[in-house]
Amino acid sequence: MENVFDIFEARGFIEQVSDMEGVRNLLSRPTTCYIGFDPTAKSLHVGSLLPIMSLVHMQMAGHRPIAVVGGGTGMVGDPSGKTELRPVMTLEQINENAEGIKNQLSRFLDFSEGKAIMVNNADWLTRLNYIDFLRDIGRHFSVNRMLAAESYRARLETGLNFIEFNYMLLQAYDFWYLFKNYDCRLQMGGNDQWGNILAGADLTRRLEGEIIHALTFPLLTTSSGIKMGKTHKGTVWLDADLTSPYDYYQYWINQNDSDIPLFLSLFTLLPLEEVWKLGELKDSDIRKAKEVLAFEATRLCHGEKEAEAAQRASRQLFGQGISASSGSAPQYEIELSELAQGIPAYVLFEKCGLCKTRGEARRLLSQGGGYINDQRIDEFDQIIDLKNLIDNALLLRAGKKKYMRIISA
RNA sequence: GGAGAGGUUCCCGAGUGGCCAAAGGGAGCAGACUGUAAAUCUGCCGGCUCAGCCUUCGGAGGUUCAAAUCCUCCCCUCUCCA
Repeated sequence: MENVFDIFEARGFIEQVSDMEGVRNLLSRPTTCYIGFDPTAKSLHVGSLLPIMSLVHMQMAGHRPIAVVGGGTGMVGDPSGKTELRPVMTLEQINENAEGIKNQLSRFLDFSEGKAIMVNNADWLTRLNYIDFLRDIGRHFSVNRMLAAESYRARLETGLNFIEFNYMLLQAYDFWYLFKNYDCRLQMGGNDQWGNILAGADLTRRLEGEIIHALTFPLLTTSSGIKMGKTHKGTVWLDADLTSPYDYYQYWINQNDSDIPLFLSLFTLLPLEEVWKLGELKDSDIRKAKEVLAFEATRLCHGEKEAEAAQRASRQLFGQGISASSGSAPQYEIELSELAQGIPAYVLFEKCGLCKTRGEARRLLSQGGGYINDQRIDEFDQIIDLKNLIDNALLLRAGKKKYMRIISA
């Protein structure tokens, strides 16, 4: 079987590695690796997709991935790459989030028969005794070295308190703990985790005299320099209740041209030859590649059926046959009686969620960004009533891409 | 503990008694152009029952006809000293 390391390299997963040959060698036999996920929300989002995909590749290559939910570290808060102290979460929140994340990862990884493992670091971190920890673990850390770490640099300017400064020790302890208990010899993570991962490898070397490894992924930003996974609607979640499969599909199809080849390689499992072929497409043909990306990404996250439905809806809405009866555009139900009375357009836009406030709806419509059944709405307070219904439904559109199907009930 | 600096609308950052819903930039939204792309140009960008009204400038009080701007107390952050 091909070495996953080569797959990672070819597909663009690697930013830094502690020891190229060492890691390649390690991965030539079944091994155990881990990635930590912060329980900051009850769902993971697109920003965590790269690590998730790396675990998927690991598992396919016969390695054993460990997903660590940071229930313990979440109580401390990682300062890496952040400019400000993160709000402290309650234990309940963290546990609830950890549960959600667990479920989500199960969609990507097979946790049966120990083929992948999920653990919560709260299980061991919360049991630590302060004095013991200082004596056994703390002694191995050089503050001088920690201060030099890139991950603390930004915070040194704005301020860093002790609990955050400790984060590195805890994550290092995790790595050592997983090495001890699961023979885990590789930790992966975003490049902002580099320092934390190395700290764990270092600790393990001092404690056990064993060399274990670090591998980091590039921190993705879109070509326009914005963090992955954020849009006008906020975060793009992996949870279908938070971000519908349709919106998820649209998120991918709207990516910049220049990001498509890389994204195909990172976020789909298509063979590289196919990725390259799609990456060759130029100009408007790139849309084909975008469709593949969107479909594959949606399929991985939400399953084949949902992906097909999302694709169908997308094609319908953006293809020729736009009609109020079309497929799975987001829907909003309205009382027949309410509609019968007539409702000003801007009120309806706000009501159905297409706009956050009436003021926003008013603005949108005044600027000519609102459509009903594909006809531009000229007056923001144009009355919408039963006569606008086509087959008992009507289709609103905000701007070019956001649709809402209103059905009367 | 002492001495300074500072907390402004999503973010950065101006403003230091009325002309301030608050400059400028970024992000975001819309329109034009396109390919459901990028870049560019134009407009918008606190809320509402929208030519008017309401709520914002760390928090609570106070001075004033009038405060983001002045005073008092409190909370928080940074820098230097201990």
